[in-house]
Amino acid sequence: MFTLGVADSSTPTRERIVDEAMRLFGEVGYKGASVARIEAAAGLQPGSGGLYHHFSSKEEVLVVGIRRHLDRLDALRDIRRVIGDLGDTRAELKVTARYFLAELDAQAELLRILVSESRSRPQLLTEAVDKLISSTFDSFADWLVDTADGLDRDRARTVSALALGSLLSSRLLRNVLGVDALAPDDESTVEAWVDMVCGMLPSDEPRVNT
Amino acid sequence: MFTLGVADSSTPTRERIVDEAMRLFGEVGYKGASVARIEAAAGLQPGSGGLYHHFSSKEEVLVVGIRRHLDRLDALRDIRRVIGDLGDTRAELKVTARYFLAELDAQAELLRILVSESRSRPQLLTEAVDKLISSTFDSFADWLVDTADGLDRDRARTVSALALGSLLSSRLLRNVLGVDALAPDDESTVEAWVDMVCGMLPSDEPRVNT
Amino acid sequence: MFTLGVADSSTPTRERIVDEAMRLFGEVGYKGASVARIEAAAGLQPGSGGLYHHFSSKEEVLVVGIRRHLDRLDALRDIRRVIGDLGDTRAELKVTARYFLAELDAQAELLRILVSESRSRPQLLTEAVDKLISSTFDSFADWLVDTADGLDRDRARTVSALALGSLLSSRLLRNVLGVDALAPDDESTVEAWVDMVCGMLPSDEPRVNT
Amino acid sequence: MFTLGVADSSTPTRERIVDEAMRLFGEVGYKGASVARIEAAAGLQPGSGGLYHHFSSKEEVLVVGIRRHLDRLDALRDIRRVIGDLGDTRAELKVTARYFLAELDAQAELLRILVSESRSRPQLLTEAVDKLISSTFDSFADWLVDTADGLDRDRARTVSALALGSLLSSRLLRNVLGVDALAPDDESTVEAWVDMVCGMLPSDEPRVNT
DNA sequence: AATGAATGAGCTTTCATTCAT
DNA sequence: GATGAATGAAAGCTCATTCAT
Repeated sequence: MFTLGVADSSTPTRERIVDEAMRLFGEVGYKGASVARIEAAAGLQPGSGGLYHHFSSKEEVLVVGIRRHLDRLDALRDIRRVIGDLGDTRAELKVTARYFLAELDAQAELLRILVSESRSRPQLLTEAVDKLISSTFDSFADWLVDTADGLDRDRARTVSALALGSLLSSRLLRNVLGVDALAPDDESTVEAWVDMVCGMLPSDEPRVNT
Repeated sequence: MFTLGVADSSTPTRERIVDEAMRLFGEVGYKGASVARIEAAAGLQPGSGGLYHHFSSKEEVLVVGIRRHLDRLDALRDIRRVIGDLGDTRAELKVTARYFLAELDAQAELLRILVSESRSRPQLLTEAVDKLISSTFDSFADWLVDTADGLDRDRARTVSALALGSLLSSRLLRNVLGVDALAPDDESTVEAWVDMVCGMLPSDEPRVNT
Repeated sequence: MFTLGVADSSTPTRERIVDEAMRLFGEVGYKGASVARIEAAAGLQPGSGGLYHHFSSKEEVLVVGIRRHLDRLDALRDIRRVIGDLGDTRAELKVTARYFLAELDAQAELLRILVSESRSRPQLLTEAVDKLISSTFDSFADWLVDTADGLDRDRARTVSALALGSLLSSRLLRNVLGVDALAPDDESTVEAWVDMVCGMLPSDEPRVNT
Repeated sequence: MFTLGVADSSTPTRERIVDEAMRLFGEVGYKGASVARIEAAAGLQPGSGGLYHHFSSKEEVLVVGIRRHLDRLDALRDIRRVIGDLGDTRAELKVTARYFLAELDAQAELLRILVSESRSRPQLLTEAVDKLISSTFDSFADWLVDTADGLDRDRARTVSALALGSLLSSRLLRNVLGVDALAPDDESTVEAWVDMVCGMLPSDEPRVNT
């Protein structure tokens, strides 16, 4: 019989299950995605329990799926590697903003799942949030301390939280809540954001508001 | 027989049902809060269907609960009334920040519900998000245009989204995702935020970063 | 407050309950007519249990309603009183047919209920069927024996069952199953029926088929 | 574990469900036959929802069951094929009567269900009644027109309705209402019925009543 | 007499999971 | 590895009935 599902039957079943499950978890929530529906999306017979040949429970699929997302996020943990050293603060900030937004977009599915399931599965969140959020905020705070003379650690953390938070919220609103068009386009947002962060640095250079 | 529920039995049952339901929806999500559990929390016999003497469906409880929250939010729609005219931009911003954070805290429950149920009940969100988010962002953008000479409307919307977004994300992280302590305390955050916003205004006055 | 229900509020509540209940039982069946719906139809607050001030249970309403219908049927028990003695067999049969059809129409509601609930409440049927059906059939058989010389009792019972049965089925089909227009109009049916019954009598006129 | 249900566990579950469901629908009505009870009768664990692996709803079981009954009735649609051509009117009528009674007995279960559910599910009845009743009546009327010279179509329909109706009502009373023994035995009934129908035909032999 | 509120039992349906094949 | 069938538990909801007011 032919596999009529959307899933590519060349990838191993286990992978297809995780992929489709995570997609469904993002779309309709963990509770809303029944095992039968996941099976159907993965090209298995719905309700046949085929999922249990690959995972011991529905929850395990979620855990494996989240872990897989997180593995791809390890690079983000040290945002400084991304920023690099361009010798120009504004250029470095621009790269940072674009990269952070791109990452949030790439992880939109994960974000949706984390947000939906945060309350019912708090233990799942610890590692995820740490990799996705906390460490990024810390890392950016470190960069701030190094870049801006005289910025103390606490102030840097506050600035980091406000700065990255403003980008995060734009993506949470758009990708999670579905609220659109609160700001014009990404490039304007990045420009304004760079201005904003520069304005918070106790810089010695003359600042320009555009 | 004694009423063993946590709810205050002096308030009418209908109110207790909405209160407890909204609390549970925020804690464990709409699907996670079974009618039986809501009834128990409201001091009714769980599973007896007592909820249906006051509401025609579980969904109606959610709708009524959300509407009740929204009714209290009407004042927030025009944030400018709150800002008032203190004659001092920094002071006005400080008030704005504190008020916005306080509102987000007061509506933490609503936020949690909106975020959890956004995908399964998009129609419910339209009004809510508009009152809670969009109109506030717009209103603040208006204030920016009026306050800062030479700030064009698009730029003002971008600044508004970034500025309020940074406050919003701090509350989403704390009240919805449960991520704590990314920034020290509220007062430092407000201070830094005021600096930040001032830094984005094409001001004529000399600005001071503290 | 005004009573908006269809029921005439001048008749005593108890009567209104029986009336509306029987109407609903006929329309949607015993199980389909909830106590709340009966109350609403009777001008009481639905779900308030007002019915129980007049009846000890929903079933009692049915019993009382059926009994009330049956009381009106006592006259039918001796169909011979209706037929009377017109001195003309054909005329007497015509009256019989018209009367029987009219009675079945008048008791359409009762018929519907009896048919719907016959299996779940067999004890209720005994008296009803006896009054409505059996005794009528017997009574007509008696008339046949008296009217037609040489008709033995068994044959008379068979003829009665066939003759009245054909009228009964036309009403069951129309009033209970809702099947319409299997025969043109009532008067043609009556005519044909009189012919039919006359043809079955061992009349003094030459009859052909035995 | 042993299968304790009454149903033969060698027939497929789906068949057993339909069989037992139709039996129960006939006995206690559609509403009276709970899914759990049907499951138990079909040898499944009551309340486990096993029925839903074979049907999407309780209603679907009814529809499938009725359709199955109807499929067996297609032959009856043209009663003339059954009557055939025996060259003898009385003989042909005898066959007709016996066949019609036998069919009504075979479909007693279906009759009970149709009668009980006629009001709540009128759409279900259309096809059923047409196959079981209307077409049979029409078909017999056709035969009457062909057999009896000078019988016009309207009169034939009336006679058909009266004649078959008298047989139908005997079975409705016995198989649906449970009223017994209004007529002695089937053979006497058939004899009398043949007499009756012959008496209504404008035969070439001298007939008296028109 | 009437009502608002409550309740226990039952309803149809969903679903995660198991297991023999 | 995959499937069809089965199951226990729980879901949202309905309803006949009771009772204090």
